[in-house]
Amino acid sequence: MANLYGRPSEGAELVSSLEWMDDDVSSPDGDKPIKAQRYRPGGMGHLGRELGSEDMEEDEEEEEEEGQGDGNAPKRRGPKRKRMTKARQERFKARRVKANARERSRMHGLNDALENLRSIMPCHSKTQKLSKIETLRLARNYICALSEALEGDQSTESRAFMDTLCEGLSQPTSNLVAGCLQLGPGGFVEERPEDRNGGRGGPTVLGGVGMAVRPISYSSPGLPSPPYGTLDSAHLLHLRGMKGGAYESHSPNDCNTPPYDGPPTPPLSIGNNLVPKQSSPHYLPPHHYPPSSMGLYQSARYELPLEMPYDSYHPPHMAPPQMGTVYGD
DNA sequence: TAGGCCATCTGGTCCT
DNA sequence: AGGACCAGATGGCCTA
Repeated sequence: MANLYGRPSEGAELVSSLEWMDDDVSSPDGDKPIKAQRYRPGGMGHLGRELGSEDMEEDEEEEEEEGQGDGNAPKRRGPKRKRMTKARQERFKARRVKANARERSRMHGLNDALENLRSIMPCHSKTQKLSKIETLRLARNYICALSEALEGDQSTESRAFMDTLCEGLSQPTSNLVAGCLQLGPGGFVEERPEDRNGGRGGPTVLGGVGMAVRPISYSSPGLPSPPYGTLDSAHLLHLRGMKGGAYESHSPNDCNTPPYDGPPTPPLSIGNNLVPKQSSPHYLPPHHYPPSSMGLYQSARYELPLEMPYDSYHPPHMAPPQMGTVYGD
């Protein structure tokens, strides 16, 4: 029997229980397709064992594990298992299925919240998403950077702000952030004198991860519409009016870059065109970071069926997040 | 092929 | 008893 990938399944019993589960599970919100309906043997190895296959149903009762004498086997906690009558098996099945559905829905809720978080990050791309861990890291950095900006310690256009933002992030994510913060043909904003230490003087080591950073090079002439994620300038810090904010004022003489208002960001391709070489002080060519540091992943695999097609995607600045909105519920 | 990331299932624990 | 939360296990997909 073929699974949903068209591959031979590993066992008839397993598949029979899977099919049974798939039929049994409905989407919590009723409209989203359930990813569980892919064949996912992962973690289900015990399904046949625990929930009982058709074969098992023929056994009147499942033998309780009597012998705890095996010193190698991990001791089972909790109450002693009772004998599984058919009725108990059925109840167990039903409970397990419900619990699985709840767990799935819980995780979907968690992912939705994460997606909301992604959408208010300073760089946001629907097609090249930050991984979960990188999203959390960047969010943390974002909060720190904003806090410092609010306290007046650093300008949102400063190198220090960028450094705070990129602290502890993988190189690809740093690239993305750096790319996002470089808007328009004028490049990022001019460095302030107080920010110059460590800027042009040579590589900077970001705290925590020891990332070597290239000498600063803010201007990026001829930078096409960003191949990286979308910077939502309204997000950029929700700082339009903030003291020192990058977009606080636009006098003809200042070097502040107006908010990027270009077309939606095209899909990212980490391997090919993430960030123009040397366009960012945080840029490192891909071969400079270990494979383990990939902080981005293509969302096409899992997310695409659940998300808007790229064409219909509107960058965040076209629909700014509602401050104070409670997401997830 | 290894490693990263992911979704899902599962059993344990805690709480109501 | 049942739900929420959590962590471990498992295996799929993707990229380098």
